[in-house]
Amino acid sequence: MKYPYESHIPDSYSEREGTPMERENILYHSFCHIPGIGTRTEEKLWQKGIKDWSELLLYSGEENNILKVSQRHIEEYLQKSEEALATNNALYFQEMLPPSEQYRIFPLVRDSVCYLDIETTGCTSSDVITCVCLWNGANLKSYIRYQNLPSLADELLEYKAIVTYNGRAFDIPFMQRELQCKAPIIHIDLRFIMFSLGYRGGLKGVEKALGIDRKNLTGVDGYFAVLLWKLYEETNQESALHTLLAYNAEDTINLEKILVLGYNMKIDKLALAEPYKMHLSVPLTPQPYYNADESIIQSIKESIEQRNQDTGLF
DNA sequence: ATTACATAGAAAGGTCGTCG
DNA sequence: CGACGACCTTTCTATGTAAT
Repeated sequence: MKYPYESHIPDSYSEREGTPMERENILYHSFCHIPGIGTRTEEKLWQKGIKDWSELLLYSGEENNILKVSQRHIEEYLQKSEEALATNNALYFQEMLPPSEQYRIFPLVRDSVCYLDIETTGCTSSDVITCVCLWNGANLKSYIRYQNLPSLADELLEYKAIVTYNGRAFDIPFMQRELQCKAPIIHIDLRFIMFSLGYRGGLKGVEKALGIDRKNLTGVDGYFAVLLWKLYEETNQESALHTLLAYNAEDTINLEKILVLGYNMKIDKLALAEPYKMHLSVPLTPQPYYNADESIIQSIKESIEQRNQDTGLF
């Protein structure tokens, strides 16, 4: 079995009758966004059977040796939380939650999220963006340098949130520098979620560990993307551009799958009672949007190998 | 090279229970 | 009551990592 959750049928929000939708949200069972409560205290509370905000408020009035903050304090922050949840204010929770727990806002923004990945000419600040891919779970769009790249800035504003891999440090600074992009402030960076689950080795390492197969694009990486763009600029071969776009699209589409798998794994690890740990459904893989050219991939692989030999490893 | 963040460990500050 | 350790959270530092 490739994906651990592929066969899992999730509880849908509508399956439970008579319960307001927000009560089904993991955030309603979260406490570590309250100042003075960290993930350890939250875990203890769950182990004690305190499983949601209303129960925490009651418990904070009782004699206890878990909470170090007053009931007044809990009440104040729970009131703010109730308001934020009722208005779908994901930003509030993003700011209050410790970074490694920010995946909990995903259900709040999933209806308007875009997965984003950029390719550039390199990693320094003098390098430029070559192409960007946006995937929203249903449609995919590529933005290409010298073509439609500038329109990205406006089109991004249609989304509540973005999802990236290491975007906080890489994609976003590039876009701000080059496109004066006002990206949505709600940003789920998968790198830290997957890191906290023990997944290392970058996006490719995560994909490999999760059994996500890249088929003919196996072995193609970010440096490869630099060379593909260079080849396209020098020769104007459409097939080189399309190979780059295929790689960029593959990365971007995989972000959604990784977020859902990561979300489910994080939820599984919580000390919260089982009925409140609701999984999300794993998205299906769409048909490929671009053709990757085998012969181009092969010849670039050979030239990389040649260069490695020339520079003499060891 | 650049950038932002995680982690770990240390130190500070708070609170609780326990003991004399 | 005060003193103490245990425990937690927060803050600070440094070191590491991942993106192309």
